[in-house]
Amino acid sequence: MNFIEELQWRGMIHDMMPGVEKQLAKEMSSAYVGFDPTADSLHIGHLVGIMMLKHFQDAGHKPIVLLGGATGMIGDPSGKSQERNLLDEKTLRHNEASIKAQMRKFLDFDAKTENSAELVNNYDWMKDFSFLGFIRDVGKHITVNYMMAKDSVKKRLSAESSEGMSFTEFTYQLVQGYDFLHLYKEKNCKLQMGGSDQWGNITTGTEMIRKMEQGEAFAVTCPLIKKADGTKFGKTESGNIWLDPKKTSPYKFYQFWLNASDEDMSNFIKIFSTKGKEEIEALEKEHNEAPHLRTLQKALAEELTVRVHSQEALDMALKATSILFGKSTTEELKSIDEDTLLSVFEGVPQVTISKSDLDKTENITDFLSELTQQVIFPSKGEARKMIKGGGVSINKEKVLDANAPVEISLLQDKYILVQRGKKNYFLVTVG
RNA sequence: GGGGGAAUACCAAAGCGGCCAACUGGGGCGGACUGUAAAUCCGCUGUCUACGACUUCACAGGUUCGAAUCCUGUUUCCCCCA
Repeated sequence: MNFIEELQWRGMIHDMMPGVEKQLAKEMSSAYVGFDPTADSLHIGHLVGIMMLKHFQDAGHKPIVLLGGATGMIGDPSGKSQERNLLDEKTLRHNEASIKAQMRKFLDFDAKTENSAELVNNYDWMKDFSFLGFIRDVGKHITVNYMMAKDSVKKRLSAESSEGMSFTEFTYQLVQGYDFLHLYKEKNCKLQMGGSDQWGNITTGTEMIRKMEQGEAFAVTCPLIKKADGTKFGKTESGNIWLDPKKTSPYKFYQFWLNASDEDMSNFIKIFSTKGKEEIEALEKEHNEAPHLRTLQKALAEELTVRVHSQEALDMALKATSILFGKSTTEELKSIDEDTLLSVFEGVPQVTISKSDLDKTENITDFLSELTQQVIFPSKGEARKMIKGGGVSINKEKVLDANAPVEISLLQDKYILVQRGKKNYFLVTVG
């Protein structure tokens, strides 16, 4: 199966220029995908582009990661994004290093072969470009008529958009197009890939290469990911799902994939998994026979957690999952070590109380409200009400009587795990 | 400018002068079930130092042993006629 066939069955091709397959068959080729280095971490929205490069490298070609240090400052009108902030160079380099480290999980940058992956930053060749130089050498070759014909531009100029479009944004496609030209000249890169919204920007690049170098270059775009329920992919209530464990814990990362809906899953598995066709089809079959087991979700969640984080991180996530959602017991809770406990409940509201206060406390209700500084319940009334409704558990054991005395065995000699409802956890530290 | 009507909890919407902390529906929060889903079913939903106490029905007064309910004024909103 060649690269294009591979992407095709995975549903990752939205559009491509004629002749791509011929080019790829002819020689080892280079292709690039652009990423914004606006943060020091990638998020899962970037994963599609990365996977394209991954498959490209697996097919024996050379993937190039282009960081838009320069273009990111301008703002792509395709996404009707706001004007961007200028990143200072120090931040840019920091982000670049972090992103490269994450890219390493997917792409091989150290291969001894000629198709080793490479990372470039367009800031490096754009920063010294003078305005005069740019409009003379680049702007001369592309007509405004051509630029205005792009959908992304038309939309901004039409009555629908109230904001108008700055000249800066208008020139975006030239700058991005120039990247392609630059890579074509410097690295013999003949293919740019990206989301389908990038089509217009990519073709500006191929146009430049045709006019200025009389060369031939190609574009391949993949469909933008759509979720079955219409909501945006990659976001949760708490924001983006980042690849950086400091921004999104491996546990949350794992949970994100595990929670994907069945309808989305048949697309996701093909896009985000490196598993082959047969294996995926077998998994799908298994999944359809017993949908409640969510075979696909588990398979993908595990694969990606290990790839992006590590096997240890996955083990931790699985353990956390079983504690939070499984029918785990007090015994199980006691069995895990302090580090695991703390990382599982990282981000959960915490309260510290003193041992003597705990001993003085008359009943459970007081403990849940006053003693814990109203963090768990704002008043005794609420605590009582919730206990009556069977909604409070301490160390995984349901509290039945609101007036019961406080007799709690501490986890690791200093923690108490309180659950309000099914999903709200509180960690009380007795110090 | 003249006439009529309305105002109740997060929203909607009931409420013979005592049985009203106020029917019901939605939402929210819990519970059971389940696949950490959907559907379904059940409970809670003014506050609290809780078998009781306190503060509520636009606002301010009044009638009454007793007012969300009757009266007066104020404010806001809606409708109709100019």
